[in-house]
Amino acid sequence: MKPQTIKVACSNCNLRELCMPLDLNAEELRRIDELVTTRRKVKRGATLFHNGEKFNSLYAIRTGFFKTCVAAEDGRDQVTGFQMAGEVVGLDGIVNDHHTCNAIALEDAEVCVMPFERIEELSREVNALQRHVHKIMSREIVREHGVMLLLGSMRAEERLAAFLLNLAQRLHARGFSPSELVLRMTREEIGSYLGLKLETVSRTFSKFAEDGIVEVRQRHIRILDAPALQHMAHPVACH
Amino acid sequence: MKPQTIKVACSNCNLRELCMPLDLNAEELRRIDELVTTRRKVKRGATLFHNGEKFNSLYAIRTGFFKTCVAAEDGRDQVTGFQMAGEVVGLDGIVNDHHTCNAIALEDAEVCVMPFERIEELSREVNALQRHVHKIMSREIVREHGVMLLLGSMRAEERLAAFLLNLAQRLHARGFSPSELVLRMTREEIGSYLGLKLETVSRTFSKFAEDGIVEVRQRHIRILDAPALQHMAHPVACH
DNA sequence: CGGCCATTTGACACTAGTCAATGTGAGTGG
DNA sequence: CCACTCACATTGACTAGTGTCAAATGGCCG
Repeated sequence: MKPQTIKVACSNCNLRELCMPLDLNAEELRRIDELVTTRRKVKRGATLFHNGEKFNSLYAIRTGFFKTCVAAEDGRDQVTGFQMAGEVVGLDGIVNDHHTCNAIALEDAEVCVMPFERIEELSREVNALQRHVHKIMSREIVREHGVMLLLGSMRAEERLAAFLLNLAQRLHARGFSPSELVLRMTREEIGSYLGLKLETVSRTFSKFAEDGIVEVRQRHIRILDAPALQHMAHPVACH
Repeated sequence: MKPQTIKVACSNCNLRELCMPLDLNAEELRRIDELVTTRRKVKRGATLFHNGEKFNSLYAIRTGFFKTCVAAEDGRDQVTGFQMAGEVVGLDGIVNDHHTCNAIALEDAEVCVMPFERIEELSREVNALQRHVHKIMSREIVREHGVMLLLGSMRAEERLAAFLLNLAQRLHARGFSPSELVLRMTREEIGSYLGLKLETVSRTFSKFAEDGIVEVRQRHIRILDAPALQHMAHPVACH
């Protein structure tokens, strides 16, 4: 067992290909290592940052699972995303120097803290980092376009199918089974993300199970018929 | 009348405070002027860029009005935003070097073409520009969070009220009346943006009119009771 | 002036929401 | 180790809000 004192650096982090640019030379790699000033553990249920908090850093998720949510004045809130290892949260804070959403750990988690000042400084000198930062933000914009499409024009079954496929695909990219997953969030949180009530989420799961498309045991999901799920998510794909 | 040959530069563009950073010295201003290589006119109904097209530039809108929309495989499409003078479109293209949505002019328009390579180059040297680019992208992310809240948890009346208030506020910031506006988009486009069918949009307009909250004459809208609209958009604000 | 597209309005259908009761597991403390 | 508790999940019955389909109206452009 490795001694605890080894500082895990980006340069030898096994998530590097997920959260950092790939085409770096040795010198650039060394400098990237300086991006992460500290790491921070976040207990399940605790907030990484919250609405109104001063923005200082972006956070790269090392382990664990987060949700981000925005709140309306009247108390309703909307989950805007679920984030897992290798993904970056905190981008919402840049524009007004204050965060506009809450990031809450859905399981014990650890994040790399990257002061934004330092990111900007370094990305002036390392072109690959500059490009990378731009891509991360653009990717988030494109992801949100997809969510808007989902919320604006899909029905409950389609939404849940798309959600499961997306989750499975991201987990698969991280080395997990492409067909078996454990949900880290409640039905209510899924519903909030998908613009549905928790009862509807539950019913839709049950329907998928009846149809033999997925197996549902609480939060343990096994995708039995991925093509059928695909088809649910994009219903009228045939012409 | 000024001669046509005068090249309008960012440095003396009346939209500067909308689309460019403010705190620039003379030298930086001169360099920013080099960002815009050309201007491009887009006729009403024409596309500025479309899904799948190679990404090269961001576009700052000088005049006119655009919609951006993403398309699902099955033909459905979702309007992801309406953009007006001083706003920037094209950010979706950065992540994959190809655009993932269509930008279509809703009235004759003119845009400033800003090659992204040049933006990146210059923002390495002009800190204010770097910061500005980051803010523009972050602002778009935050805007989309708001749309997700709207699509995920608001009812038809609330959505339309929020939409009208947002449009009015943006137009007001551009020197137009805060209470009188001309919609540049159809009911169907509004519906697509708000996740509603065009009939629902129409009915909701009619209801607002009956209630004396707005006056609706085709696409001419006059807001008669802004507080009431505010209240519609944030229904349970009282405790 | 005519044709066309956008809009409005009505009647009805259906999806998802609401409210309520019941079931299930994970974790806790006796 | 077991019973208890609590949060989460499931299911049913009913309802409200939008969608769907269809018809009529109104403006605008050629």
